[in-house]
Amino acid sequence: MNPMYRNIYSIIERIPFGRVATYGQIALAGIPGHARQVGYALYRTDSGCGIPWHRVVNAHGAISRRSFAGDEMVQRKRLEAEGVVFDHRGRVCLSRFQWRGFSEQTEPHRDLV
DNA sequence: CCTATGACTGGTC
DNA sequence: TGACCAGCCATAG
Repeated sequence: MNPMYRNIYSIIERIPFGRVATYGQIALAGIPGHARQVGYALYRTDSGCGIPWHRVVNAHGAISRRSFAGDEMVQRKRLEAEGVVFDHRGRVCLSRFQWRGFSEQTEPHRDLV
């Protein structure tokens, strides 16, 4: 596995249970400007690799389209199992669930719900 | 080496 | 709010 992928995966592994992060956010934390590579790196993984890939969503809070449509449901189910709520349009409420611990010292607590 | 491809993003309209 | 567009750049073939 090449260094860039490992870097991306290590960052994704820092996303805590019940929170999500966007591709661009992950890119900023490791390889600025490479949001697409984050998606590409995840594309090269499999669901059993131990990486919390399901906690990564796009900038709209939605689950991005991918080759096998069924995977989108798998991701949504995994997130819901962690307490993440989707709105009627199938998007995560980023203001509540987005992880911001990459850049901030203080870990924001999940308010209300 | 060159081209196509992508689980993306931010700005514009 | 949503659709469209143009950058983005490492991989794979």
